[in-house]
Amino acid sequence: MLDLNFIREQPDVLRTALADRQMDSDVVETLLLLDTKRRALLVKVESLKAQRNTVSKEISQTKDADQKQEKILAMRTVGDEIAALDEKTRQVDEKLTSLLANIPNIPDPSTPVGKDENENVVLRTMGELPKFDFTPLPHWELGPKIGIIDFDRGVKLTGSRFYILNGAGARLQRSLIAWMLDLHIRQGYEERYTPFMVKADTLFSAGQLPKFVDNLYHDIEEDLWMVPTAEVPLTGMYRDEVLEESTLPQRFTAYTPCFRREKMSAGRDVRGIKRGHQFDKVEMYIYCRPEDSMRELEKMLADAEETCKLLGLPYRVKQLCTGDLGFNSIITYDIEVWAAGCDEWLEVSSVSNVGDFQARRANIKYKPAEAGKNRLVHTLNGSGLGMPRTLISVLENNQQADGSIIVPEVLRPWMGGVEVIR
RNA sequence: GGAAGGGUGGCCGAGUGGUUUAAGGCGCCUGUCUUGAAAACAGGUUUGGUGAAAGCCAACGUGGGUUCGAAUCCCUCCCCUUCCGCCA
Repeated sequence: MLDLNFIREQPDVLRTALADRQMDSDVVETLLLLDTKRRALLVKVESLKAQRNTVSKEISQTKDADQKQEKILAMRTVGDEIAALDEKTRQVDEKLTSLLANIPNIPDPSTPVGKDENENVVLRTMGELPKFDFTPLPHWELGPKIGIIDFDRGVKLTGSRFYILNGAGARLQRSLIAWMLDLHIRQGYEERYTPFMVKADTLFSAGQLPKFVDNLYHDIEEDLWMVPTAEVPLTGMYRDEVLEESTLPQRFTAYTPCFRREKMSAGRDVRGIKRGHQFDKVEMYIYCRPEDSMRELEKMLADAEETCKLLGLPYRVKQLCTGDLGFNSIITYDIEVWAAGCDEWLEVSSVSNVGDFQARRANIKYKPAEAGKNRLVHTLNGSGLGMPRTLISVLENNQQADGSIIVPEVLRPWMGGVEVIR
């Protein structure tokens, strides 16, 4: 959420931001109008309340019964006025808040302006693409061939976009998760195991609600929501808290499954395990001071890149343009790994600085070491990495002519020493 | 799922309709004193909104209600503790 004071003082910055994001900026006018209206109402109702408080005190001290009655009657009228104005203010407030809740963050000046994903900028490409003396299979052929992916029974259990990993396939994914968590711990993150179901408030804090309600699974009976990413509980964790400056930055890593309805992506990536309604992810998350967030962003990106490097996966880093930038984000880097069988680059990580956007929604502040007002923290999130796609890349890039798969060296301790999956 | 008790400032804790604009204590900050520290004493010590400012308004788990006036009375929901039941 953006600061209303900021919008009031610099509406043009927001107008430009919305235009850069290929969005309509008319909403700014409505916002400013409602803001003016709200403040006028507040001035009026608060002076009435002040009057009521004063007279109420007088009433308690008035001995004369007639005078007392007179004042009570007068305040009854004032009370009605207050109730009416309070209701009006509440309505304006509600409109204002719901508009504000749907306004995206302002892109950082370093984010390139662009219309859509085609104008994202490739910053660097790292590693050699693997060479084969046979045609490498895509994982949806390779997996069933050696019996580690079972699409048919996944569909039988739940429906389309669900699958079962068998034996070494399941173990390989679990190894990836365990290895990544341990790697991030070495990189300075602390592990968290969080709930996979959260309240609506928690999703609002992370910027998922109200805008992305269509992408979420919701248990109506208990009013609990399945997390679409660990970023959600990792943001909500500190909701309404004030942190000590000396404890910042705080860096966390967490494994969670992620649940997404993918309604907006119906028909995309339907082959294989690239886009499921349920997938596993290891997440990185940082709370820091505003002045440190860009430096932390570079660290997080480097940590995600190291994950690819150690697995031996060729990857490239893209900076998202304004037209493709996520709702919460001011600057985002995507990491894509090469998948030799699919013959394409797969997004496995998205590393973002969201500034104080989530902190304002979640009300997360820190107390400056030097005296002064509490300030909003900055938060950053990044995948480190997203699971099925990392698994795809490992499987496809390391396949041999007979379909067997060479296990990356770093994973072997978690694979019980297995070097080749057959 | 059932029963009982509870939820007040950074923490402990008083408060059952009007000098409570939340007592008192602890902690913390500043000052005095001191070579320094401790102790003592004095002052300060939540957040948000609004206003040029003085100030004003709001918040005692949540949301409603009653009243001239609610931490206090009524209703709703949430959470915590203890006991019972069930359970990986």
